[in-house]
Amino acid sequence: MTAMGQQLTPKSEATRGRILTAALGVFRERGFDAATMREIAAAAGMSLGAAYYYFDSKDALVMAFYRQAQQEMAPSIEHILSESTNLEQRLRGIIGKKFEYFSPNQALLGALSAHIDPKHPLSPFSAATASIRDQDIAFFQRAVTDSKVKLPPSILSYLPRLLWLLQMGLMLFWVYDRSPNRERTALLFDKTLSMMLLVLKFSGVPLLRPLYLPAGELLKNIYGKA
Amino acid sequence: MTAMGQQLTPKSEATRGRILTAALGVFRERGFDAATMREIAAAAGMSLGAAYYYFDSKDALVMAFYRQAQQEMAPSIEHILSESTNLEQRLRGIIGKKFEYFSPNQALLGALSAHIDPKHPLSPFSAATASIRDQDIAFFQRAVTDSKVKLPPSILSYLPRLLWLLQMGLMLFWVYDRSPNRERTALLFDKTLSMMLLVLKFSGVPLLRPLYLPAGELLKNIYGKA
DNA sequence: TCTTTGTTTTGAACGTGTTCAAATTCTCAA
DNA sequence: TTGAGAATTTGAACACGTTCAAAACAAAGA
Repeated sequence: MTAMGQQLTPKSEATRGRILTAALGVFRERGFDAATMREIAAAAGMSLGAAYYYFDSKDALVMAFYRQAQQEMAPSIEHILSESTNLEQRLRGIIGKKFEYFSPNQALLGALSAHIDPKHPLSPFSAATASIRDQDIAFFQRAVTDSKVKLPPSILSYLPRLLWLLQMGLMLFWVYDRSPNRERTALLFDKTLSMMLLVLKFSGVPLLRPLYLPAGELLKNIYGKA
Repeated sequence: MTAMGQQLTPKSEATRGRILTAALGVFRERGFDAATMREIAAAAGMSLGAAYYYFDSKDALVMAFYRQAQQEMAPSIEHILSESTNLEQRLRGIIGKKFEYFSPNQALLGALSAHIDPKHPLSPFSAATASIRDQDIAFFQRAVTDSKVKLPPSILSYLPRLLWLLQMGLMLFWVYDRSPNRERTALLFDKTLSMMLLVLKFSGVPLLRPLYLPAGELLKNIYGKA
């Protein structure tokens, strides 16, 4: 009757933590797919069923990791936001932090990025990940708000979501980047960000009006009115 | 020892076709995930093992469908290319054709689009789908070649691949579009294409030089020198 | 202490995709 | 026609994620 069904007593919370830790270890060593629930349960020193008492599914373990990651990174991101109001520095800081944090857990992030289907729980676009996603977008919202970006209002309101999308694209590239020291991701990160900021600068140029007017409509179509 | 291990005799080819047809039927009725190999084998009037004699895996059935789709659409696309040298008309024709063809098979295309991991066979970016992908990109190559697009050479060589990417994005949106009559996809299709062509028009403007120079480098980084 | 009620733990069982050795059917040269 | 070799077909078996009824344990009121 558990798996987040009621209050966590200290003891049950500890057991839950034990399983999660064991799972992350097994995932790191053998990858998400190769790791079996029986293996994880054994590593945590308990039976298969017990693991399922605390986590509804194998995917739920990854979700727990994702949630934990979000929690643990929050203070660092707060700090980055407080250090500068410059949009570029903020974005480089926030996204760089993600890379740093997830570095030892590439395999796990792979499991999260493998699915694009919004109906799959582990998809970054799923309902199951919505709260994490919203929280993350809120950081980009704040990164934008009190920085001095000029942008047509029809686009400005979507900027945080677009930045989040850019971040996800970069992390996707990063997950599958096999270049030495992941230098290709570093280059991609650097160049896309500069280009993006350049585009924002250009957004006032009247010549480009016929471009960002339909862009606004496009975004409204994809994301809805808000 | 089969599943494409040697020559197909007419009989074995027929059996293979029978299984594929049965599979597509079951997929359409129950969706890819809910459909079981036992069900498919039964629908084809044979045992489980026989199905695996002709298809290495459940995924292989989707691959076969994908390959067949590519084959069956080729003449139509040839025809579209021969009808006009106008890039916009060609692109609308080609991509529109895809939508038309896949319309009754949304579930199957969903199985193809669900994975982004290039290591997953069914990913549009996997090695397993490479030949289909290349063939498809070749169509965009031809759509571009003898149309009068002016573009910096550092970007032009990547244009077919970018157009293919745009197509995949549109199809992804389409697969998960639940709006009545998929009108949101229609709108997205229309607007992104016009905007894209507008961007191509603008690419000669000197003001935008600082934008498409790094863009070229970016593409080289992502795709390699060629 | 004993009983009752709720929580945690167990391992067997299910349905899945996939593999495989064995049984069957087919082909075609002698 | 026959028999050896190959192609096809079969269904049992495997490992997996997941479910579940029952067993073990804990808490706490009588």
